[in-house]
Formats: sequence, C-alpha cells, structure tokens
Amino acid sequence: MDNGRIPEATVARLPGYLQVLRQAADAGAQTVSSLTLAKASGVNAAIVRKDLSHLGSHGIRGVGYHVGDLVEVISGTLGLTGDRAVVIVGIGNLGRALACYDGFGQRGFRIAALVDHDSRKVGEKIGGVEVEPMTALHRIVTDREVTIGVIATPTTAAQQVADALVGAGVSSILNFAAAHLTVPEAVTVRRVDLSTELQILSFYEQVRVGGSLAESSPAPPLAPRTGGASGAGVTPASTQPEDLAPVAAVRLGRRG
Amino acid sequence: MDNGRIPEATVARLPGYLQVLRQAADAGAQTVSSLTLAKASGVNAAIVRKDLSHLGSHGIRGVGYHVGDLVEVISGTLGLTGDRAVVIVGIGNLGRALACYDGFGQRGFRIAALVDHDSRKVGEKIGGVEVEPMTALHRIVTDREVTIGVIATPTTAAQQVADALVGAGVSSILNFAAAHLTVPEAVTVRRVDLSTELQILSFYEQVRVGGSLAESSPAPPLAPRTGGASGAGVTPASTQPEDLAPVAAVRLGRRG
DNA sequence: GGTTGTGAACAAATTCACAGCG
DNA sequence: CGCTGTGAATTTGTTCACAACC
Repeated sequence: MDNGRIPEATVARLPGYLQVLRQAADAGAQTVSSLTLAKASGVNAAIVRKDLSHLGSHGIRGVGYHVGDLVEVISGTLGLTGDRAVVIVGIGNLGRALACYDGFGQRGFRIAALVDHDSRKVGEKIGGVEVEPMTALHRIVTDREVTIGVIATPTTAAQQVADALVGAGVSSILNFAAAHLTVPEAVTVRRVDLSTELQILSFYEQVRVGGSLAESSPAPPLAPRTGGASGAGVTPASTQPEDLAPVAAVRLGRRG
Repeated sequence: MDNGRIPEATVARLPGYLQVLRQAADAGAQTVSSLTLAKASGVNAAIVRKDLSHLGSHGIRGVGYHVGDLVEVISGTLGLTGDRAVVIVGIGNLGRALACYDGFGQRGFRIAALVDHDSRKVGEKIGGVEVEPMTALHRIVTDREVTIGVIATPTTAAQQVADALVGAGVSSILNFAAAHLTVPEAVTVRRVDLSTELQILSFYEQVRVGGSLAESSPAPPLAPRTGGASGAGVTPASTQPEDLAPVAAVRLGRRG
C-alpha cells in the first residue's frame, strides 16, 4: 500500500522473485501464490506478501498473484525499463569473465565498453567489444550514457578507478576489488568479494563441526591471548589483486 | 564477552576487518582504534566495538586493539587455520576466472580440483590444475578432503551439481548460478549473483534520479496496472547460463 | 475454501551515551 | 584524557495470526 519507502531487505529480495516469476511464466503459469513464490525463493510466505504489499501489489485473494502483472510491477520498481549501459574497468581474468558473461545482457544490462590501463590490452576484442584506454573513460561514459561502472582491477587501483568513474559521471559502482571505496554520497557502491564469502562459509563450517560451541571451553579453538605478535598459520599477504563475490541467499546450519 | 553465539551480521563483517588489519599490519601499525577500523571498513565505530566484544576481544582502553592479536582472534573465529580445499564445478568463463583468481589461495583456500561435465574440457589445464570429469567428483572430495564446492555451471545444472557435491561430502557450497538450491540442513549454501547486484544498483539509481519519490504520483514511472500480460521493454529470457555476484558493503543515497 | 494484506508481537541489528579502565 | 565495553533506546526486519475478500 505504501509506495513511500521500500525497505532495503525487500529490495534485496525482489530480483530473486523476478527470476522465479520468469521461470513460472515460461512454464505457462498464470498465477502464483505467495507460498509458491516463497518456496521457490527460499523465504517465508509472509515475507513475500509483505514485500509485495510494499510495491502496492495487486494480488487476488483466494487466487494469488498474476505472474505477468507481478513481473511488470517488480521490473518497474527496480527500474529495469530500457537498457542500462555498463562499463567494465580492468580486463584481467575477472574482467574477461564478466565481459563474456551471457546473463549480463539478459536483464537489460548492456556492456557498452571495456577499459584497461594496460596499453597492451587496448584493442583486444572480447565478446565483440574492444578494449579501450582509461583516457577514453570520460568520453565513453558521456557519449554512451553509461550509468554503471564495474571495477575488476587489483585492489590497489580500485579507489583511483572509482574516482575516475565518478569523475566521468557514473552513478553506480559494482566493486569486485577488496577495498572499501570512498565516493560522493550521490553514488551507490556495492561490493562483491569472493574472499569474504569463502571466509563466511568457513565460519559456519567450523561452527558445525565444532558442534554447539559455548559448551565446555569458553574460547574458540585458537589460543585466546598468547600475547604473540605475528600470525602463525595464515600467510600475512599484502593486498590481493582481484576479488569477487559476496551477498545473497543463505541457509544456515539450523532451520529447515 | 559472550562466546555463545556470534550474530550473523557480525560474522559478515569480520572478513572486512581482517583485510583492513592486514593492511595496517603491513603499514607497521601496532594498534588500531575502533574508530580507525570503522572508517577503513565503512561502518560505525560502535559496531566495531560490539562486534569485537562478541569475540571476547582484548582491546586496551585508552589505546585501542593490538593488530596482531586481533588478526589471530578473527582468523581463529572464522576458522581460517590451515588450508581448506575447494573444488570448482563448471569450467566456463566464470569457472576459468575463478580458477585463475589469485586472491583465492591467499587466505588458505586452495583449489584442489576443477571439474566439468564436458569431456572436451577434461584434461585441459588451467592455472596448473587439470580439469577432471564429473564422475571423479566423489573420489576427489574424499581423497583430497575437499570441504567447499563452488558451482559455476549454468542455472539449469545447478541443483544437480549441488546434489552431487552434497553426495560427495562437501559441507559448504558457494553458488554462482541463479538458482535457489535445496540441500540438507547440514550444508551451508551462499549464493552470489551478478544479476541480482546490478538490479539492486538499478533500483537505487532510479530512486536517486526520481528524487524523493512518494511526492506527486503515488506509483512508480511504470503503468500501475494496465492489465496487459507480456513485458514490453525487458526481454523475457528463459534461464541464464552463468551468474556472479552479490553481497557486501553498500553506500545508500543518504548518509555520509 | 483458499489466499491476500496487515496489525501486533517478536527478534535482530544498530546507534547512543556513558561508566570504567588504562 | 582517550578509548573500550556495554546497557538502554531505537530502528529495522521477521513472523504470527486473522480479518477481509474473492
């Protein structure tokens, strides 16, 4: 009912609903119930209903939601109307993978340019798009109306690239480098980091094998305070070059 | 103080602290204050203190936290002691990028195997590791003590691969496919999806350009309920092949 | 009957503010 | 005096349960 403000948690779930709805549509479904949508998305049915109610959704009591309508409403809410041009900066392994990534263009996100600092990479063609130099960034963003910048550079270059992207005029940044970027408040940044994800998995794995901790010993299986300085098992490592992945769906150890 | 249960939100932030701490250590810092850590991680100082207090941390009042100690405590909490073997299933563009990804091994995550269904890819070497057939999965996981499986296959194969991984004995899965996986409750899944991330960015971008909505028109700039069925601007698309990216740090439109 | 939409209860996370200690 | 650790207040998010409705 209220279009005033959509909670962040709700926004984060909308793309998931959209994906399920598209599959349902392909399967020929006319309507879906909140329960169906919930199961397929891995969330609670009440959450689905509350989320959709924030979009002023038009479910039909006793029936469910009209699939086509819902796809339109969610797409509209997310601003997925028309194309959105994306520029990828940093053509290493990750940048290349992103450039080739098919699903990229499938939701209206078009790779308008690939950019790299390294002049040896300039001119190379990846997935039909040519790599251009960093110096062309401003013109690219302006001329091709790019709104989203993807940072796939080493960590050390990330802030510099972010500054360049902001200067060039993008309004959103997807950051794959393991660095926290400082940007003007008018720019939205999302970070995705593979190391982070693996480390979180590692935690939950440890919790499981350790059974329910907080049982006998009050401290984790590491010396509590040996007072020592440098790390023992883990290599110190300075900064890491490229990074990937964190966020979405989780299934913790508990709960069915 | 309480080792009983570490909140999920805290766990999600720990890898970020670790990264900042390692940089600080490299820069020669002996101690860090919660404020320093907070700024570098993009969070509030009170949160840092509360998070660290959950690890039974040993900060020094009036001084801060000892960098070396903190690295050990956080590493220990996350279970980053010793190596963890990872198997990557699906050697497409994404799988290849992940296999080459340097930062992967830097935190004790070792790529123990690459697996693909396609016999033409079997035998190929990527980053020094040879691609093996799916049929070898069980033996690989058992023999090489693999605990984490990474799914980098097309969406359609994701559930099947997940079942195979679970059957082979992994306890954690990092899923890059755009599908919600059903697994036994003893297995932890995290999903990372590039499309999701872009769509969320798209939403916040739209909110910004639209200014503060909930102003004049009560509905988004899309026809509220035209009753029509098929989408107009966005291509329907069935299922997408490979996926990437969501989770971590965000800077919304508001807040400085 | 079945399902939505939502108020109210509950739980989790964040932020404030300050006592307590080095 | 500065900074940690934490109780209390606040905000945000989830779940329950049921009336309203098709």
